[in-house]
Amino acid sequence: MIQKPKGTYDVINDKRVLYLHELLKNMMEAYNYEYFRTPIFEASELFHRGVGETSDIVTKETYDFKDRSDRNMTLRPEGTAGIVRSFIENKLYGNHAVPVKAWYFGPMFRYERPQSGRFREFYQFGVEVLGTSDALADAEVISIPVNLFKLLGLKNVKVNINTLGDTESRLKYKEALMEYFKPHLNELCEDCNNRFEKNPLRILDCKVDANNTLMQNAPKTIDYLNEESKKHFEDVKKYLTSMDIEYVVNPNIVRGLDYYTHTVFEVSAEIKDFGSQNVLCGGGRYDNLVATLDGPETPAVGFALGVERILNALDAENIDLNLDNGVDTYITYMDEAEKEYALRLATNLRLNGFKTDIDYCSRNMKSNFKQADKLNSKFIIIIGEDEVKNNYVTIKNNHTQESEQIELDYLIYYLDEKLNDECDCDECHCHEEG
RNA sequence: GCGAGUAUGGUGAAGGGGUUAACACGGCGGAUUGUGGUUCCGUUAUGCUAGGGUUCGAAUCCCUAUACUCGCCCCA
Repeated sequence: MIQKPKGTYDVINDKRVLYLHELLKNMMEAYNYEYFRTPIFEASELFHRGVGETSDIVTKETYDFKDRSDRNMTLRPEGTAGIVRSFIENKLYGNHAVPVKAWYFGPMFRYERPQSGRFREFYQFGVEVLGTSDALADAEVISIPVNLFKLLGLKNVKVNINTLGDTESRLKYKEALMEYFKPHLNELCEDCNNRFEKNPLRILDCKVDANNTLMQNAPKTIDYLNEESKKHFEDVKKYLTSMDIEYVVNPNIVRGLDYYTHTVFEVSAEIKDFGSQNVLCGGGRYDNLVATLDGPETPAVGFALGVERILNALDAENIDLNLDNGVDTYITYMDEAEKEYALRLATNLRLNGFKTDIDYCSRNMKSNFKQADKLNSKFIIIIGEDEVKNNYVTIKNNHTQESEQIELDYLIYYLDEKLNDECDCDECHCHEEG
Protein backbone atom coordinates (compact mmCIF):
# COMPACT_ATOMS: atom_id res chain seq x y z
CA MET A 1 0.00 0.00 0.00
CA ILE A 2 1.28 3.43 -0.86
CA GLN A 3 1.20 5.70 2.13
CA LYS A 4 1.28 9.44 2.49
CA PRO A 5 4.74 10.95 2.93
CA LYS A 6 5.94 11.27 6.50
CA GLY A 7 4.71 14.36 8.23
CA THR A 8 1.80 14.99 5.88
CA TYR A 9 -1.88 14.49 6.48
CA ASP A 10 -5.14 14.20 4.59
CA VAL A 11 -7.96 16.57 5.31
CA ILE A 12 -11.15 14.56 5.08
CA ASN A 13 -14.13 16.82 5.34
CA ASP A 14 -12.77 18.78 8.27
CA LYS A 15 -15.13 21.73 7.94
CA ARG A 16 -12.98 23.78 10.26
CA VAL A 17 -10.27 24.11 7.64
CA LEU A 18 -12.59 25.87 5.20
CA TYR A 19 -14.26 27.77 8.01
CA LEU A 20 -10.97 29.12 9.29
CA HIS A 21 -9.96 30.17 5.81
CA GLU A 22 -13.26 31.97 5.37
CA LEU A 23 -13.00 33.62 8.77
CA LEU A 24 -9.49 34.85 8.01
CA LYS A 25 -10.53 36.08 4.61
CA ASN A 26 -13.38 38.11 6.06
CA MET A 27 -11.18 39.44 8.80
CA MET A 28 -8.44 40.52 6.41
CA GLU A 29 -10.98 42.15 4.18
CA ALA A 30 -12.19 44.18 7.14
CA TYR A 31 -8.60 45.19 7.86
CA ASN A 32 -8.24 45.92 4.13
CA TYR A 33 -5.29 43.63 3.50
CA GLU A 34 -4.63 42.28 0.02
CA TYR A 35 -4.56 38.56 -0.70
CA PHE A 36 -1.21 37.34 -2.04
CA ARG A 37 -0.52 33.92 -3.46
CA THR A 38 3.12 33.33 -4.27
CA PRO A 39 4.75 30.16 -5.60
CA ILE A 40 5.18 27.14 -3.38
CA PHE A 41 8.72 26.78 -4.65
CA GLU A 42 11.20 29.57 -5.21
CA ALA A 43 14.86 29.89 -6.08
CA SER A 44 16.82 28.48 -3.16
CA GLU A 45 18.81 31.66 -2.90
CA LEU A 46 15.72 33.60 -1.83
CA PHE A 47 15.52 31.69 1.42
CA HIS A 48 19.25 31.57 1.99
CA ARG A 49 19.57 35.31 1.72
CA GLY A 50 16.19 36.08 3.20
CA VAL A 51 15.69 33.86 6.18
CA GLY A 52 19.37 33.72 6.93
CA GLU A 53 22.22 31.25 6.93
CA THR A 54 22.26 30.72 10.67
CA SER A 55 18.69 29.62 11.18
CA ASP A 56 18.00 25.89 11.33
CA ILE A 57 15.09 26.39 8.99
CA VAL A 58 17.45 27.08 6.13
CA THR A 59 20.53 25.13 7.11
CA LYS A 60 18.86 21.77 7.65
CA GLU A 61 15.12 21.83 7.18
CA THR A 62 14.42 22.85 3.61
CA TYR A 63 13.19 20.64 0.82
CA ASP A 64 15.72 21.42 -1.90
CA PHE A 65 15.70 20.06 -5.41
CA LYS A 66 17.07 20.76 -8.84
CA ASP A 67 14.61 21.20 -11.65
CA ARG A 68 15.20 19.66 -15.06
CA SER A 69 17.28 22.64 -16.13
CA ASP A 70 19.49 22.27 -13.10
CA ARG A 71 18.17 25.29 -11.22
CA ASN A 72 18.32 25.16 -7.42
CA MET A 73 14.82 25.28 -6.06
CA THR A 74 13.38 25.11 -2.55
CA LEU A 75 9.88 24.43 -1.30
CA ARG A 76 9.08 27.48 0.74
CA PRO A 77 9.68 26.97 4.47
CA GLU A 78 7.91 30.20 5.42
CA GLY A 79 5.86 32.92 3.80
CA THR A 80 7.66 36.21 4.29
CA ALA A 81 10.48 35.77 1.79
CA GLY A 82 8.06 35.04 -1.05
CA ILE A 83 5.90 38.06 -0.29
CA VAL A 84 8.94 40.31 -0.14
CA ARG A 85 10.26 38.88 -3.41
CA SER A 86 6.87 39.58 -5.00
CA PHE A 87 6.85 43.10 -3.59
CA ILE A 88 10.23 43.80 -5.14
CA GLU A 89 9.71 41.99 -8.43
CA ASN A 90 6.35 43.64 -9.10
CA LYS A 91 7.71 47.00 -7.98
CA LEU A 92 4.83 47.52 -5.60
CA TYR A 93 6.80 50.36 -4.02
CA GLY A 94 5.91 52.36 -7.13
CA ASN A 95 2.33 52.87 -8.15
CA HIS A 96 0.74 50.56 -5.63
CA ALA A 97 -0.83 52.06 -2.53
CA VAL A 98 1.78 52.15 0.22
CA PRO A 99 2.00 50.60 2.71
CA VAL A 100 1.35 47.33 0.95
CA LYS A 101 -0.65 45.21 3.33
CA ALA A 102 -0.54 41.56 2.36
CA TRP A 103 -2.03 38.38 3.76
CA TYR A 104 -1.45 34.81 2.71
CA PHE A 105 -2.62 31.34 3.57
CA GLY A 106 -0.96 28.24 2.25
CA PRO A 107 1.30 25.25 2.69
CA MET A 108 4.90 25.54 3.90
CA PHE A 109 7.48 22.76 4.02
CA ARG A 110 10.10 21.92 6.58
CA TYR A 111 11.97 18.67 6.87
CA GLU A 112 11.54 18.06 10.58
CA ARG A 113 10.58 15.19 12.83
CA PRO A 114 6.83 15.38 13.05
CA GLN A 115 5.13 15.58 16.41
CA SER A 116 1.92 16.84 17.88
CA GLY A 117 0.66 19.80 15.85
CA ARG A 118 3.77 19.78 13.69
CA PHE A 119 4.10 18.50 10.15
CA ARG A 120 6.48 18.58 7.22
CA GLU A 121 3.78 20.09 5.08
CA PHE A 122 1.87 22.53 7.20
CA TYR A 123 -0.30 25.56 6.60
CA GLN A 124 0.50 29.06 7.66
CA PHE A 125 -1.57 32.15 7.72
CA GLY A 126 0.41 35.34 7.79
CA VAL A 127 0.43 39.04 7.23
CA GLU A 128 3.08 41.48 6.02
CA VAL A 129 2.97 45.28 6.01
CA LEU A 130 5.59 46.76 3.72
CA GLY A 131 6.48 50.39 3.44
CA THR A 132 5.98 51.99 6.81
CA SER A 133 8.17 52.17 9.87
CA ASP A 134 5.38 53.59 11.97
CA ALA A 135 4.74 51.78 15.24
CA LEU A 136 1.06 51.84 14.37
CA ALA A 137 1.73 49.07 11.85
CA ASP A 138 3.52 46.95 14.47
CA ALA A 139 0.59 47.32 16.82
CA GLU A 140 -1.98 46.60 14.14
CA VAL A 141 -0.17 43.47 13.05
CA ILE A 142 -0.08 42.25 16.63
CA SER A 143 -3.77 42.95 17.00
CA ILE A 144 -4.70 40.56 14.19
CA PRO A 145 -3.80 37.26 15.87
CA VAL A 146 -4.94 38.58 19.22
CA ASN A 147 -8.38 39.38 17.89
CA LEU A 148 -8.50 36.16 15.94
CA PHE A 149 -7.74 34.02 18.98
CA LYS A 150 -10.29 35.89 21.05
CA LEU A 151 -12.86 35.46 18.30
CA LEU A 152 -12.20 31.73 18.24
CA GLY A 153 -12.82 31.57 21.96
CA LEU A 154 -9.31 30.84 23.22
CA LYS A 155 -8.68 31.81 26.81
CA ASN A 156 -6.03 34.03 28.33
CA VAL A 157 -4.65 35.36 25.07
CA LYS A 158 -1.36 37.00 25.89
CA VAL A 159 1.15 39.05 23.93
CA ASN A 160 4.81 38.70 24.76
CA ILE A 161 6.77 41.51 23.24
CA ASN A 162 10.33 42.65 23.05
CA THR A 163 12.52 44.85 20.90
CA LEU A 164 15.85 44.14 19.31
CA GLY A 165 16.37 47.72 18.21
CA ASP A 166 17.74 48.78 14.86
CA THR A 167 20.79 47.17 13.27
CA GLU A 168 23.17 49.34 15.21
CA SER A 169 21.53 48.64 18.58
CA ARG A 170 21.25 44.97 17.81
CA LEU A 171 24.91 44.66 16.96
CA LYS A 172 26.02 46.44 20.10
CA TYR A 173 23.77 44.22 22.15
CA LYS A 174 25.04 41.03 20.57
CA GLU A 175 28.60 41.94 21.47
CA ALA A 176 27.65 42.74 25.03
CA LEU A 177 25.81 39.44 25.33
CA MET A 178 28.74 37.41 24.06
CA GLU A 179 31.07 39.16 26.43
CA TYR A 180 28.69 38.43 29.29
CA PHE A 181 28.24 34.71 28.55
CA LYS A 182 31.79 33.90 27.49
CA PRO A 183 33.21 33.29 30.98
CA HIS A 184 30.15 31.24 31.97
CA LEU A 185 29.83 28.87 29.05
CA ASN A 186 30.50 25.82 31.23
CA GLU A 187 27.44 26.70 33.31
CA LEU A 188 25.12 26.53 30.32
CA CYS A 189 23.60 23.54 28.60
CA GLU A 190 25.11 21.96 25.52
CA ASP A 191 22.58 23.56 23.20
CA CYS A 192 23.36 26.97 24.59
CA ASN A 193 27.02 26.43 23.87
CA ASN A 194 26.13 25.74 20.28
CA ARG A 195 23.96 28.80 20.17
CA PHE A 196 26.82 30.91 21.45
CA GLU A 197 28.66 30.26 18.22
CA LYS A 198 25.75 30.37 15.84
CA ASN A 199 23.16 32.73 17.19
CA PRO A 200 23.96 34.07 20.65
CA LEU A 201 20.63 35.90 21.03
CA ARG A 202 18.85 32.60 21.15
CA ILE A 203 20.59 31.59 24.37
CA LEU A 204 18.03 33.80 26.05
CA ASP A 205 15.25 31.66 24.62
CA CYS A 206 16.60 28.49 26.24
CA LYS A 207 14.13 26.47 28.25
CA VAL A 208 16.68 24.35 30.09
CA ASP A 209 18.52 27.27 31.58
CA ALA A 210 15.53 29.57 31.84
CA ASN A 211 15.67 29.78 35.63
CA ASN A 212 19.42 30.14 35.82
CA THR A 213 20.30 33.40 37.58
CA LEU A 214 22.88 33.91 34.88
CA MET A 215 20.03 34.19 32.42
CA GLN A 216 18.03 36.56 34.52
CA ASN A 217 20.95 38.90 34.99
CA ALA A 218 21.96 38.89 31.36
CA PRO A 219 22.10 42.22 29.57
CA LYS A 220 18.72 43.28 28.21
CA THR A 221 18.19 44.54 24.71
CA ILE A 222 16.30 47.48 26.11
CA ASP A 223 19.47 48.84 27.70
CA TYR A 224 21.23 48.95 24.35
CA LEU A 225 18.64 50.85 22.36
CA ASN A 226 19.34 54.21 20.82
CA GLU A 227 16.79 56.98 21.25
CA GLU A 228 14.96 56.25 18.04
CA SER A 229 14.58 52.56 18.79
CA LYS A 230 13.42 53.33 22.30
CA LYS A 231 10.74 55.69 21.01
CA HIS A 232 9.54 53.16 18.49
CA PHE A 233 9.07 50.52 21.19
CA GLU A 234 7.27 52.98 23.45
CA ASP A 235 4.92 53.84 20.62
CA VAL A 236 4.12 50.20 19.89
CA LYS A 237 3.20 49.69 23.54
CA LYS A 238 1.13 52.85 23.54
CA TYR A 239 -0.91 51.76 20.54
CA LEU A 240 -1.42 48.29 21.96
CA THR A 241 -2.83 49.85 25.08
CA SER A 242 -5.17 52.04 23.08
CA MET A 243 -6.53 48.90 21.40
CA ASP A 244 -7.02 47.29 24.85
CA ILE A 245 -4.48 44.61 24.07
CA GLU A 246 -2.69 43.25 27.08
CA TYR A 247 1.01 42.62 26.69
CA VAL A 248 4.02 41.60 28.72
CA VAL A 249 7.48 42.86 27.90
CA ASN A 250 9.61 39.74 27.85
CA PRO A 251 13.30 40.52 27.27
CA ASN A 252 14.01 36.88 26.44
CA ILE A 253 12.03 36.80 23.25
CA VAL A 254 14.45 37.11 20.37
CA ARG A 255 12.89 34.90 17.63
CA GLY A 256 14.80 32.55 15.42
CA LEU A 257 14.87 34.21 12.06
CA ASP A 258 17.77 36.47 11.25
CA TYR A 259 15.83 39.23 9.62
CA TYR A 260 14.11 40.70 12.66
CA THR A 261 14.75 44.22 13.90
CA HIS A 262 12.93 46.31 16.50
CA THR A 263 9.68 44.69 17.56
CA VAL A 264 9.48 40.94 18.06
CA PHE A 265 6.46 39.25 19.58
CA GLU A 266 4.71 36.01 20.30
CA VAL A 267 1.06 35.49 21.06
CA SER A 268 0.15 32.66 23.37
CA ALA A 269 -3.04 31.36 24.92
CA GLU A 270 -3.79 29.11 27.84
CA ILE A 271 -4.30 25.65 26.38
CA LYS A 272 -4.63 22.38 28.24
CA ASP A 273 -1.53 20.17 28.06
CA PHE A 274 0.12 22.30 25.42
CA GLY A 275 3.31 23.12 27.24
CA SER A 276 5.76 25.04 25.13
CA GLN A 277 3.45 24.85 22.14
CA ASN A 278 1.08 27.39 23.66
CA VAL A 279 2.91 29.94 21.54
CA LEU A 280 0.43 30.16 18.71
CA CYS A 281 2.08 32.72 16.54
CA GLY A 282 5.17 34.81 16.20
CA GLY A 283 6.37 37.74 14.23
CA GLY A 284 8.11 41.05 14.23
CA ARG A 285 9.59 43.89 12.29
CA TYR A 286 12.19 43.33 9.57
CA ASP A 287 13.35 46.68 8.25
CA ASN A 288 16.36 45.32 6.36
CA LEU A 289 14.96 42.35 4.54
CA VAL A 290 13.66 44.16 1.45
CA ALA A 291 17.04 45.77 0.89
CA THR A 292 18.83 42.48 1.56
CA LEU A 293 16.83 40.99 -1.28
CA ASP A 294 17.86 43.81 -3.64
CA GLY A 295 14.78 45.96 -3.16
CA PRO A 296 14.73 49.59 -2.09
CA GLU A 297 15.14 50.34 1.61
CA THR A 298 11.67 49.44 2.88
CA PRO A 299 10.63 48.95 6.48
CA ALA A 300 8.24 46.10 7.12
CA VAL A 301 6.49 44.12 9.82
CA GLY A 302 4.55 40.86 9.85
CA PHE A 303 3.60 37.66 11.61
CA ALA A 304 2.67 34.07 10.85
CA LEU A 305 0.72 31.37 12.58
CA GLY A 306 0.50 27.62 12.13
CA VAL A 307 -2.97 26.51 11.21
CA GLU A 308 -2.52 22.98 12.56
CA ARG A 309 -1.50 24.30 15.93
CA ILE A 310 -4.61 26.48 16.06
CA LEU A 311 -6.84 23.53 15.21
CA ASN A 312 -5.05 21.49 17.87
CA ALA A 313 -5.65 24.25 20.36
CA LEU A 314 -9.35 24.31 19.54
CA ASP A 315 -9.45 20.54 20.08
CA ALA A 316 -7.59 20.70 23.36
CA GLU A 317 -9.87 23.44 24.62
CA ASN A 318 -12.95 21.61 23.38
CA ILE A 319 -14.03 24.56 21.30
CA ASP A 320 -16.78 23.56 18.93
CA LEU A 321 -17.15 26.05 16.11
CA ASN A 322 -20.80 25.07 15.64
CA LEU A 323 -20.25 24.08 12.08
CA ASP A 324 -23.30 22.58 10.50
CA ASN A 325 -22.45 19.15 9.15
CA GLY A 326 -25.88 17.88 8.23
CA VAL A 327 -27.65 17.90 4.89
CA ASP A 328 -30.99 19.61 4.42
CA THR A 329 -32.77 16.80 2.65
CA TYR A 330 -32.16 13.17 1.84
CA ILE A 331 -34.15 11.76 -1.04
CA THR A 332 -35.34 8.16 -1.17
CA TYR A 333 -37.42 6.34 -3.74
CA MET A 334 -39.50 3.23 -3.38
CA ASP A 335 -38.62 1.59 -6.63
CA GLU A 336 -36.35 1.82 -9.66
CA ALA A 337 -39.28 3.37 -11.54
CA GLU A 338 -39.02 6.52 -9.41
CA LYS A 339 -35.23 6.75 -9.47
CA GLU A 340 -34.97 9.23 -12.34
CA TYR A 341 -37.73 11.35 -10.90
CA ALA A 342 -35.84 11.45 -7.61
CA LEU A 343 -32.65 12.41 -9.40
CA ARG A 344 -34.37 15.31 -11.14
CA LEU A 345 -35.78 16.49 -7.83
CA ALA A 346 -32.35 16.27 -6.19
CA THR A 347 -30.79 18.36 -8.94
CA ASN A 348 -33.55 20.93 -8.68
CA LEU A 349 -33.15 21.25 -4.91
CA ARG A 350 -29.38 21.49 -5.23
CA LEU A 351 -29.62 24.27 -7.79
CA ASN A 352 -31.87 26.09 -5.37
CA GLY A 353 -29.17 25.94 -2.75
CA PHE A 354 -30.47 23.13 -0.57
CA LYS A 355 -27.86 20.71 0.60
CA THR A 356 -29.29 17.53 -0.78
CA ASP A 357 -28.25 13.91 -0.88
CA ILE A 358 -29.91 10.93 -2.48
CA ASP A 359 -30.03 7.15 -2.21
CA TYR A 360 -27.33 5.94 -4.59
CA CYS A 361 -28.05 2.26 -4.53
CA SER A 362 -31.77 1.55 -4.24
CA ARG A 363 -31.58 0.62 -0.60
CA ASN A 364 -34.46 -0.69 1.39
CA MET A 365 -36.41 1.62 3.65
CA LYS A 366 -34.57 0.69 6.77
CA SER A 367 -31.09 1.36 5.40
CA ASN A 368 -32.34 4.56 3.85
CA PHE A 369 -33.46 5.92 7.18
CA LYS A 370 -30.21 4.86 8.71
CA GLN A 371 -28.29 6.57 5.95
CA ALA A 372 -30.34 9.74 6.43
CA ASP A 373 -29.39 9.71 10.11
CA LYS A 374 -25.76 9.16 9.31
CA LEU A 375 -25.83 12.16 6.98
CA ASN A 376 -27.53 14.15 9.69
CA SER A 377 -30.37 15.00 7.38
CA LYS A 378 -32.99 17.46 8.52
CA PHE A 379 -35.64 16.17 6.13
CA ILE A 380 -36.27 12.90 4.36
CA ILE A 381 -38.16 12.99 1.09
CA ILE A 382 -39.91 9.83 -0.02
CA ILE A 383 -40.86 9.33 -3.65
CA GLY A 384 -43.21 6.53 -4.59
CA GLU A 385 -45.51 5.64 -7.44
CA ASP A 386 -48.37 7.74 -6.13
CA GLU A 387 -46.15 10.79 -5.55
CA VAL A 388 -44.90 10.71 -9.13
CA LYS A 389 -48.38 10.33 -10.53
CA ASN A 390 -49.88 13.16 -8.52
CA ASN A 391 -46.95 15.58 -8.34
CA TYR A 392 -46.30 15.73 -4.64
CA VAL A 393 -43.67 14.44 -2.23
CA THR A 394 -43.91 12.88 1.16
CA ILE A 395 -41.52 14.71 3.42
CA LYS A 396 -40.62 13.73 6.92
CA ASN A 397 -39.05 16.06 9.45
CA ASN A 398 -36.27 14.09 11.05
CA HIS A 399 -36.43 16.09 14.28
CA THR A 400 -40.14 15.96 14.97
CA GLN A 401 -40.72 12.74 13.01
CA GLU A 402 -43.79 14.36 11.49
CA SER A 403 -44.59 13.43 7.95
CA GLU A 404 -46.41 15.66 5.46
CA GLN A 405 -47.41 15.60 1.82
CA ILE A 406 -46.29 18.68 -0.06
CA GLU A 407 -47.08 19.70 -3.62
CA LEU A 408 -44.01 19.67 -5.79
CA ASP A 409 -44.37 23.30 -6.84
CA TYR A 410 -44.48 24.36 -3.25
CA LEU A 411 -41.59 22.25 -1.97
CA ILE A 412 -38.90 24.90 -2.26
CA TYR A 413 -40.90 27.47 -0.34
CA TYR A 414 -41.78 24.85 2.22
CA LEU A 415 -38.12 23.91 2.80
CA ASP A 416 -37.02 27.50 2.82
CA GLU A 417 -39.47 28.35 5.54
CA LYS A 418 -38.91 25.23 7.63
CA LEU A 419 -35.12 25.38 7.49
CA ASN A 420 -35.03 29.00 8.53
CA ASP A 421 -37.55 28.36 11.27
CA GLU A 422 -35.44 25.58 12.62
CA CYS A 423 -32.46 27.81 12.97
CA ASP A 424 -34.16 30.04 15.50
CA CYS A 425 -33.77 27.37 18.13
CA ASP A 426 -31.01 27.61 20.71
CA GLU A 427 -29.06 24.53 19.77
CA CYS A 428 -28.78 25.25 16.10
CA HIS A 429 -26.26 27.85 14.99
CA CYS A 430 -26.03 27.04 11.36
CA HIS A 431 -26.82 30.55 10.17
CA GLU A 432 -24.57 32.34 12.60
CA GLU A 433 -21.44 32.41 10.58
CA GLY A 434 -18.76 35.04 11.30
C1' G B 1 20.17 15.44 14.25
C1' C B 2 19.04 12.97 19.43
C1' G B 3 15.66 10.07 22.65
C1' A B 4 11.14 7.07 24.22
C1' G B 5 6.86 4.18 23.03
C1' U B 6 3.40 1.58 19.78
C1' A B 7 1.89 -1.75 15.46
C1' U B 8 -3.95 -7.56 15.76
C1' G B 9 -10.63 -7.18 10.48
C1' G B 10 -14.06 -1.35 8.28
C1' U B 11 -13.47 0.68 13.86
C1' G B 12 -12.26 0.17 19.41
C1' A B 13 -9.65 -3.68 21.11
C1' A B 14 -8.57 -9.00 24.15
C1' G B 15 -5.00 -12.72 23.83
C1' G B 16 2.41 -12.47 26.32
C1' G B 17 4.53 -19.86 22.72
C1' G B 18 -0.26 -25.02 21.73
C1' U B 19 -4.47 -26.29 17.08
C1' U B 20 -11.58 -22.43 16.34
C1' A B 21 -7.95 -14.90 17.18
C1' A B 22 -12.46 -13.29 22.56
C1' C B 23 -15.78 -9.24 23.15
C1' A B 24 -18.02 -4.74 21.38
C1' C B 25 -19.25 -1.24 17.54
C1' G B 26 -20.01 -0.78 12.37
C1' G B 27 -21.46 -3.29 7.53
C1' C B 28 -24.57 -6.68 4.92
C1' G B 29 -28.94 -10.09 4.83
C1' G B 30 -33.43 -11.62 7.29
C1' A B 31 -37.77 -11.58 11.03
C1' U B 32 -40.71 -6.72 8.88
C1' U B 33 -41.61 -5.64 0.25
C1' G B 34 -44.30 2.76 2.30
C1' U B 35 -41.68 4.89 7.68
C1' G B 36 -36.06 3.58 10.54
C1' G B 37 -32.69 5.05 14.74
C1' U B 38 -35.67 -0.71 19.97
C1' U B 39 -35.33 -6.10 19.80
C1' C B 40 -33.99 -10.90 17.85
C1' C B 41 -31.41 -14.25 14.24
C1' G B 42 -27.61 -15.10 10.60
C1' U B 43 -23.13 -13.31 8.34
C1' U B 44 -18.61 -10.36 8.47
C1' A B 45 -9.75 -11.47 9.93
C1' U B 46 -7.39 -18.81 5.83
C1' G B 47 -5.04 -14.17 9.54
C1' C B 48 -2.20 -10.47 13.75
C1' U B 49 2.77 -3.97 9.68
C1' A B 50 6.85 -6.34 6.35
C1' G B 51 11.09 -9.55 5.98
C1' G B 52 14.28 -12.86 8.47
C1' G B 53 15.52 -15.98 12.89
C1' U B 54 14.60 -19.33 17.46
C1' U B 55 11.04 -23.57 18.09
C1' C B 56 7.91 -29.83 17.00
C1' G B 57 4.75 -25.39 17.00
C1' A B 58 5.01 -17.91 16.77
C1' A B 59 -0.09 -12.90 16.77
C1' U B 60 2.87 -14.20 21.24
C1' C B 61 10.22 -14.66 21.98
C1' C B 62 14.69 -12.37 19.13
C1' C B 63 16.74 -9.29 14.96
C1' U B 64 16.11 -5.86 10.93
C1' A B 65 13.12 -2.63 8.15
C1' U B 66 8.90 0.48 7.69
C1' A B 67 5.00 3.32 9.56
C1' C B 68 2.66 5.90 13.41
C1' U B 69 2.72 8.54 18.24
C1' C B 70 5.22 11.53 21.78
C1' G B 71 9.51 14.41 23.75
C1' C B 72 14.20 17.34 22.71
C1' C B 73 16.53 20.56 19.14
C1' C B 74 14.18 24.08 16.02
C1' C B 75 9.96 26.66 14.96
C1' A B 76 4.24 28.41 13.72
